[in-house]
Amino acid sequence: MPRTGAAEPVKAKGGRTRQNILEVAVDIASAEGLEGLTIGRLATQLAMSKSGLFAHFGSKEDLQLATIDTARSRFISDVIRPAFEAEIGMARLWKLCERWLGHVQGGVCSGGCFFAAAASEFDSRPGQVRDRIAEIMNEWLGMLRKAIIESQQAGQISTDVDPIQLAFEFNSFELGANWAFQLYGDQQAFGRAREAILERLRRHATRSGATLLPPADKQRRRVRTKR
Amino acid sequence: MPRTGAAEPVKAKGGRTRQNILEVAVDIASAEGLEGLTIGRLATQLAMSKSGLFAHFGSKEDLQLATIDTARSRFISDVIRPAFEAEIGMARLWKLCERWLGHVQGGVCSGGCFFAAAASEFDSRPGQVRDRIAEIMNEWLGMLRKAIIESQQAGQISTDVDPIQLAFEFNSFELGANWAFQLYGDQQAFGRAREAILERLRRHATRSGATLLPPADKQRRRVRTKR
DNA sequence: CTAAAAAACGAACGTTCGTGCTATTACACA
DNA sequence: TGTGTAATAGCACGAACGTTCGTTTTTTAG
Repeated sequence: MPRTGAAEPVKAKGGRTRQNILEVAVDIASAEGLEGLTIGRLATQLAMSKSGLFAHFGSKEDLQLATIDTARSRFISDVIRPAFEAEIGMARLWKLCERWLGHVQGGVCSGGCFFAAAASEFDSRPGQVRDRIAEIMNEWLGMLRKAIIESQQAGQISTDVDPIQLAFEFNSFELGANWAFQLYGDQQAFGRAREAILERLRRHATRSGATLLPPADKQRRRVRTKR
Repeated sequence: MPRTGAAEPVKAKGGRTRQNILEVAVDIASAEGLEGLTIGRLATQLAMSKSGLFAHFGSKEDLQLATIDTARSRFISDVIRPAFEAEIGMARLWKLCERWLGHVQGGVCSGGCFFAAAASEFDSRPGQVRDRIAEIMNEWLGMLRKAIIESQQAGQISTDVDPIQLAFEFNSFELGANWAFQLYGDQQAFGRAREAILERLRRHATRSGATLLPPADKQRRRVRTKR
């Protein structure tokens, strides 16, 4: 009878298996959605039995929550951490946006931005899952806002700018690029988002802030303007 | 007890029923997604039998496609048609964006923008449903682009502007507002999107174009929209 | 008023879902 | 090496899914 009541499977082999499961779960969920992430499907893909897999999680909701947090870790190490290697202020702000776009474009998750997909799947479905997703996306928005404010404090962005408004716009461009890429495979959308963000940053940058942005390459999708 | 209503020899009764079903289907689907739109659930809500309802559609996919087209009709009469009452050019362009935001904010569909939700649900699920959604969203994007180009031809927007880029940005703001509203109930997001769009229109407007835009009220933080 | 046609029904099918049991295997430590 | 426990498998369940089928009710037409 393996009926030890208060057990916390921490270190042993099960921990590794659990992590394996979750890595695959993130991929499936980002493509098929968190509800389409089926225990049977996950088990098949991992060559495990449903019940053997299920034992690692008390319920489907637990599996979903664990999957979300795994996706969050991936996002942190793929976007946040590299951006934080850049210096505080404009450089970091720009790198945050750039890494986000690269994160989606690079196809780390086959279904585009995990959280954008999960958010729209659960936005009208109350519960822990929805709350966690909202929390994480709020972390991200907050990080954008903070980076904007820090850029202002460093004298690199005009203080006339409302950080909340600017963060909203940047986040929108990122959602828009993700949307166009997912629905149409439109790679150019990332370029458009990048351009939109950069244009915005340049417009509000102080002289010292502007030097931290990549040089403006004028040859964008120009429609044959004779010069 | 089906009442025959007025002496209007419109359609066979089945046609009316079908339309009834689809109206409810749009509501459910916009909240629960097109896959969450379950035949049993739909039947329950309509006090019909599953099989009786199902007979109106050959398959679930047919039901989904019909639901999509019903949502499209709703969108056309709620957004497109009113915008086309405005004069061609800047006025119409602005009204298109404004009506879109109002359409979502007004909660015509309880789940926010039907197509934004459907797109992210089906974007990695090939088939007729996905194709139809992509087609409709492309109609919308094309309409935005066309309105921008017409504004340029009317001399109301600078011809330096790339219509594709601007349409991408406007669409992104709309997606961003929808996202914030759905996930956080953030009503202010619509104001932010409105402001972002207007700011761009003003920046690129010619003198004659600027007169067609609403006056800039500087107190943007104010909400106080008692209707 | 009646008979054909259309619409709606009820029950059942085969799947798949999440989730419990119980039995079996693999591994850590003696 | 033996043993206890953690990890996994096998099996079964009830519910919900889309779908089919034969029947009954309602609407329409002559």
